Amino acid sequence: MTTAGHSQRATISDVAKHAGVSIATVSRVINQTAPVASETAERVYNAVAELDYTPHAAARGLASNKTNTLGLLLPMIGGSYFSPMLRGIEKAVSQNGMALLIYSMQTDVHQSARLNLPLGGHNSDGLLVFTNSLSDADLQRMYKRNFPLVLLHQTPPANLNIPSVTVENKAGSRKLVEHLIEVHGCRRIGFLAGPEEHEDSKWRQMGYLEALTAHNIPFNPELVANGGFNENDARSAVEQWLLKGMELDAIFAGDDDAATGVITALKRAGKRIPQDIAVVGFDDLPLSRHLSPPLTTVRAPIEQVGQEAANQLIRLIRTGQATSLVILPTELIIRQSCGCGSSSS
Amino acid sequence: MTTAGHSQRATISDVAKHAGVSIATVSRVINQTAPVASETAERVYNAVAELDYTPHAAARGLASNKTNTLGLLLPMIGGSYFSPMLRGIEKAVSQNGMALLIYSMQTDVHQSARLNLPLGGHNSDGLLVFTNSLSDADLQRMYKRNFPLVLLHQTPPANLNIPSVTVENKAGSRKLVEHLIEVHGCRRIGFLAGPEEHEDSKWRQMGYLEALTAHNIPFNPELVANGGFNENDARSAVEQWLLKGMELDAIFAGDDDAATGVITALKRAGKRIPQDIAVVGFDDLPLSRHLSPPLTTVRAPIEQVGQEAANQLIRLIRTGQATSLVILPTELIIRQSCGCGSSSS
DNA sequence: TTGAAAGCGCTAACAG
DNA sequence: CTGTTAGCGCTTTCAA
Repeated sequence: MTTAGHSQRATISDVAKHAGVSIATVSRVINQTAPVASETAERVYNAVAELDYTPHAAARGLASNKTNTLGLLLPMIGGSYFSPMLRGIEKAVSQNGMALLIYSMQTDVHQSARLNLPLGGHNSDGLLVFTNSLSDADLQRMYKRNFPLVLLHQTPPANLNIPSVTVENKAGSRKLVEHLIEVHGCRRIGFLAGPEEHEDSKWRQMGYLEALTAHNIPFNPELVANGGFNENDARSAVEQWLLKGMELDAIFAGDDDAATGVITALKRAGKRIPQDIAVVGFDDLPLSRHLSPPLTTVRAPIEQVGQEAANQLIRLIRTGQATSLVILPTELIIRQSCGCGSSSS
Repeated sequence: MTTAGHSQRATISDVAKHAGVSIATVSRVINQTAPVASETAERVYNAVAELDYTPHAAARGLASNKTNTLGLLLPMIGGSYFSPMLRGIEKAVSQNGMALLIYSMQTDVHQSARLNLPLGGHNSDGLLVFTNSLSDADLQRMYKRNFPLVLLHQTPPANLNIPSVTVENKAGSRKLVEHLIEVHGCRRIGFLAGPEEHEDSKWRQMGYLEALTAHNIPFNPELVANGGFNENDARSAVEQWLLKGMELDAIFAGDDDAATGVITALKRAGKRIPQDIAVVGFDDLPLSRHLSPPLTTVRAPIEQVGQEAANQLIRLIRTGQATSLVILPTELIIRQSCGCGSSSS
C-alpha cells in the first residue's frame, strides 16, 4: 500500500522573492514576453531551478484565457485505426508545444455529467472532432460560440463552415472495385458498409457503385450488408450471406478491420481466398500486409490525417484561418487477397 | 478558407444575475456542495440552460486546486500495444468523470520547452507514467512533491514507493518456452529482447532462461538478440541470424509486434513456419490470431492494465492510498505458429 | 438556506 | 528595463 499526502509548490512570487525581482519580471523571463536585462534573467532562471518552479497551468489559463491544449473528441477508442491517427495528432501537438486532452464519448456518461465534464471548451483552445462523436446540435452550439473546431472524417452540417480533413474515399474505392472487375473478372462483389452516418462509408459505397455502373454491372442491393467497420460485425455479416447461400466473387469489406472478420468467416466456411472468393479492404493498416493472404486494399494516410487536422486547428486558433476542406489522397495497394501475385494457399 | 473570431461566454455571475441569486448559490447547485432550496436550484438550472453556461475549467482548477484530469506520459505513440491500453485508461477515466491529458515525450522537444510544457502537474491531478517516459530523477522530483503517480510496466526506482501495475511476464514466458521444449522438442530457441531498460523484456528473458535451465538446455548467448519489441528491429535481427547461418528450432520474438517482423524475415528467406522454425510472441494483440500461421503467444490483459492503473491513480488522488504493486495474470494461447494444431501451409 | 468577500497564481496593462 | 496593480472565473470560509 502506498500512501501520499500533498505538499506545497513554489509560486511565481516565491521565485520573485528568491531572485529579488517582481513577479512581473519573472513572468516576463518565463514567457519571453518583454526584454529583461540578461543579468536579471539569469537570477530568475537560477531561482526557478532552485525552487524547481513550474508555472501553474490553471492560473495561466485563467489569466491569459489560453490553455495551450488541444482537445480531441472520440466516439470510443476502438479499432486499429485509432493508433496511427493519434500518433499524427500527437506529432503536430508536441511540435507546437501544446498538450492533448482526450475525451471519449462513452455512451453511458452522455447527458448527465455534461456540466461537469466541460466538453465545451475552457480546458482546450480548440477541438478536434472525430466523426460521430458530437451531435449536429452540439457542433452548432460550439460553432456559434466561435470555438475553434476541426472535423475528422466528417464534413460539417449545413451552413457551418467548420474545417474538415478526410481522405479521398470514392476514387480509391472505385479503383479498388474496378481492379476486381477488370483484372479478376469479378461480377458479384459484396460490399460491407460501415456505421450508419459514417461519411467514409458512404463515399466508399459510391465508389463501389460507380465501378459497377462503369462496367455495366447492375447493382444488387442484396450484395450490400453492414460490416460496421469492425471485425465482429463483418464476420457475422459474411456468415449471414454464407448461410443464405449467397454467391459471391469478391467481398469489399469496407475497411481493413472488417476484412479480418471477413477472412475469418470465409476460412471457417472452408472458402479459399482468393480462389473461391477475393477479399479487399480499405485503410492499409500495419496488420494488413500480415494477413493471410496479404490484403489488397487502399492505403489511407491515417497518420497524416491526424497531423493535418491538428495543424489546421492550431492554425485556426492562432490566425483565425484554416483550409475548409482537406482531402488526402489514397492509393491502391495490390497484394494477394484479390487474386494477384504469388498466391499461396 | 474558414475564418473565426472569438466571442464571449457566460460566466457564473451571468448565471447568478439571470437566476436572481448569488454566485455562491450557483456554485453550490452546480457542484452539489451544499443544500439549496429546490426552487432556487430550479431557477439556477434554467439560467444555466438558457445561457448555455459551462464552468470555466481553469478558474475552477485555480480555485479548487484540482483539475479533474489525469495525465498520461508516453515515450512515443507507436506499436499496436498502445490502443488497447489507452482504451482501458479512457474507460476508467470517463467512468470517474475525469478527462485524460496525454503527453508523448517526443525526443526532440525534451529539455527546452520543459518550462512551458508543465509536465510537473498543475494541469492534472496525477500522472500515469508508461515505462521509459520519465527519468528516475524526474520521477524522484515529482515523488518528493507528493504528486500522485502510477507507473505502467515499470517498478519504481529504489526507495520511491510509487504504485505500479504490470503483467506477469516471467511465468508466462516460461510456460511459453516450456511448451516449445516439451511439446515440440525445440532446443535452439532464439530470444528477441525488447528495448534496453524495459522491465517486461527482462522478465520475459528470465522466464526463457528458467525454462531452458529446467530442461537442462545450456544457455547460448548467441541465441539472444535485440528485437526492440517492434516489427523492423525484429526483422533485421532475424535477417542477421539467417545471414550468419544460425541454426534455430524456434524464435520467441519478445512480443507480438516483433513476431510480425520475425515472420516476414523467415518467409522471405523461404523458411516454413512452424515446420522449419517455430515462432511465438507475447501480448496476444488482436492481429495475432490473423497472422499466418496464427500466432502462439501469451495473452497479456493490456486493456486491464490501463484500466487498473487509472483506477489506482484515481484512488491515490482521492484517498491518498493505492496498491503498491499490481501484477495482472497472463495466459498461454496456443495457436499454430508453434507447430500445434491443424497447421496449414 | 443564502450572500459577501477573500483569495487561488498568473498575465497584462500602466506607470515609472 | 522593471515594478504595481487589476482582474481572469471560480470555490470556499464566514456571517447572516
